[in-house]
Amino acid sequence: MVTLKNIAEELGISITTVSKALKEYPDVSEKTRKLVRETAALLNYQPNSFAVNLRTKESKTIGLIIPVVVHHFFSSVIKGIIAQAEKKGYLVIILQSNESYELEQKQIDLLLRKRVDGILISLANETSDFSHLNKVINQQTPIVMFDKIAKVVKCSKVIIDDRKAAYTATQYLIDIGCKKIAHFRGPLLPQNSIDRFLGYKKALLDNDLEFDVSLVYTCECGDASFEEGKANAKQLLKDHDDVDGIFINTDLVAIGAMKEFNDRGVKVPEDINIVGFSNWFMASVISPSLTTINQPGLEMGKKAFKLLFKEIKSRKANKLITHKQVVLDTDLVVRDSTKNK
Amino acid sequence: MVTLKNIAEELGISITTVSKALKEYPDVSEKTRKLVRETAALLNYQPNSFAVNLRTKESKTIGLIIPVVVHHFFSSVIKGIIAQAEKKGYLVIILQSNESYELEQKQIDLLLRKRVDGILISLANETSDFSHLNKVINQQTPIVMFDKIAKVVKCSKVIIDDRKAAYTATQYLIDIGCKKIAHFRGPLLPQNSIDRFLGYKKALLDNDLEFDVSLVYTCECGDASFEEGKANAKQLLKDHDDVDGIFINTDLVAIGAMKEFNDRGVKVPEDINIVGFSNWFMASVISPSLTTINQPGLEMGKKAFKLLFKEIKSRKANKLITHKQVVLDTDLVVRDSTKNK
DNA sequence: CTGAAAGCGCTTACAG
DNA sequence: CTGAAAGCGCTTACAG
Repeated sequence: MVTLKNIAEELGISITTVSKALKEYPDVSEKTRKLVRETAALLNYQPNSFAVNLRTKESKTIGLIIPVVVHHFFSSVIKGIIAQAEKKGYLVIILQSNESYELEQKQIDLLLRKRVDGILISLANETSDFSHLNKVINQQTPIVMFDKIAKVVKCSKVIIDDRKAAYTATQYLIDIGCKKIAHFRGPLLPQNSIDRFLGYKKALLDNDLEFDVSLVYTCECGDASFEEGKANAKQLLKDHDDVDGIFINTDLVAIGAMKEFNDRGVKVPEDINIVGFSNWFMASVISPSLTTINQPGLEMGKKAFKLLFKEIKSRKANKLITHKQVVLDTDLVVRDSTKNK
Repeated sequence: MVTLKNIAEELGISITTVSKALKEYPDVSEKTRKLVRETAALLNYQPNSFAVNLRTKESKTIGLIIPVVVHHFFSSVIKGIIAQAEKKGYLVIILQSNESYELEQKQIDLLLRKRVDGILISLANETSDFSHLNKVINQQTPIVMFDKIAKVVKCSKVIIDDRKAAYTATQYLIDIGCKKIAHFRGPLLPQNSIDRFLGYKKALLDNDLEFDVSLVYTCECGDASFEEGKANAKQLLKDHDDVDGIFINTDLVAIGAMKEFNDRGVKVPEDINIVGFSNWFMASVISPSLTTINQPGLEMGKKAFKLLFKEIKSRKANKLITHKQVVLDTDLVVRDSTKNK
């Protein structure tokens, strides 16, 4: 591998001058600069990033911890993050927490030991203790949370207004004439499951509809799956066969539920109206296509990186870091799984 | 940040001894070793990875270049790679080529400049020149290709037998009674599009069915999309309304085609039998569910990392690197988009 | 405009 | 068993 030393020896000048010439320092003569550049190109010189990292104490690399990779929404976020990072000359190390708190902790430690310039994270469903995140903050590594966040942790966040979106979805079911609306919520812990549930509840109450806890189905298994949708739908038919609308926490679960209804001769939307959440690509291609809340994954990824980038810059300049919370817009996409009565 | 120097000063011993004690060198007294370890723990010492990288000339980081992230098969591969890498203490930098040759080249350079320990890559559809890959090989950085490979490049590869899988799919259509079978192939360049096409053709010929070029629809747009499936299906109905079976290069395209047929009152499987390729999750939940070839993404990712890991080890030990080509098994998953006549 | 020197924080061959 | 020293390949404050 070619080093500065090689170029210096080749030209009979000092390493210092070579370094300065390549970095466009003003105090190098045009002649020397040109000579150095030509020689560097000739020898195909590439700066040793390990040495640069050690000197500059930065690696132009960030870490990303995400609960699941094979997932329409999250993979869209990943795409947004790496696209934006590349623009700014940053690389992204990706880690999957598998919705496990233990793994998430280990991965945070791993990234800190790697001395990444910053961390982006969406929390595992299991995570209810945040000391690992506070550790990151205490040692001044910039961190931005997105989608699945912890409200009490003091850092920048990019989210959607889950409560409002859920309210919109539920209100829509009411507007088209549903009288008894169930809710399949996600696992207990994550903030967005809670918020979506609260939005659902509030819409009912604001419309003088009874809120009945037995109409709320919680995900026992910890992850929102197709199977869970089927199981919940089956149980719902047993418990309440007069339900005429369901607001479901995630498209995948909604698709499972629709499958179960279809298998049992329950018609969507004629017998039951269904609204999902996230607008997975799949939602537009199944039959009936799924009415859902569009959640802007790509945009969320881009925004999260932008915030992180600003904090990295601020920290480098020893400026005060101010935390921001960005709320992205969602919208209701009406398709064929719902129908005005 | 705590350094070896801090620990040494704290204990009044040399940096050398501290380093050796922490690295379990045998020539350090048990007493010193213990003392050093305790102090390191107390001060929460973390080795500076930048310095370690510079000294050891390795970063325990690999690069991954993938055409698309938001994609069921590729995201499964990513999951397999990062899971396996984590087990061996490696981190993964992920880059998306967007099916662009130009980007792919830049990203290879980026990774080489970063001095990653190895590279995993699945080629962009556009890529037909391989000098960037040979550059990697020439400078002795281990590289393993998976799924979308270049046969002529000398390195390890993990693939499926696309030709055989396509043959199986086509033979199955013939077996259930199809007389006129079309093929929606992918873009022109990638090896697996070519191989799937060849498998289709061979199955026809082996069964004494006529091979008709006009029954093969090529993807003009460069990426295999839902829209492409719709467009091809539309064109097919115009050109050949007597086709009774289609073997389609990718599930997503197949789903687009099914949508178009459904919209136009053409029944699947009654009027046309359809076999897809890849076994996206979506294939199992749409109606009718899609008969397809299962392509083991997770396993492919794991295997690709394992091969790369071996080469990294070999290279470090200055051993000869032998390239391997691993062919993973595929199987036909029969669902409701096909039916025995 | 040029360069000697210090230093980033490690690892390791070598001397004692 | 311990430690001084060299060196990985850069960057940059400082002297001339």
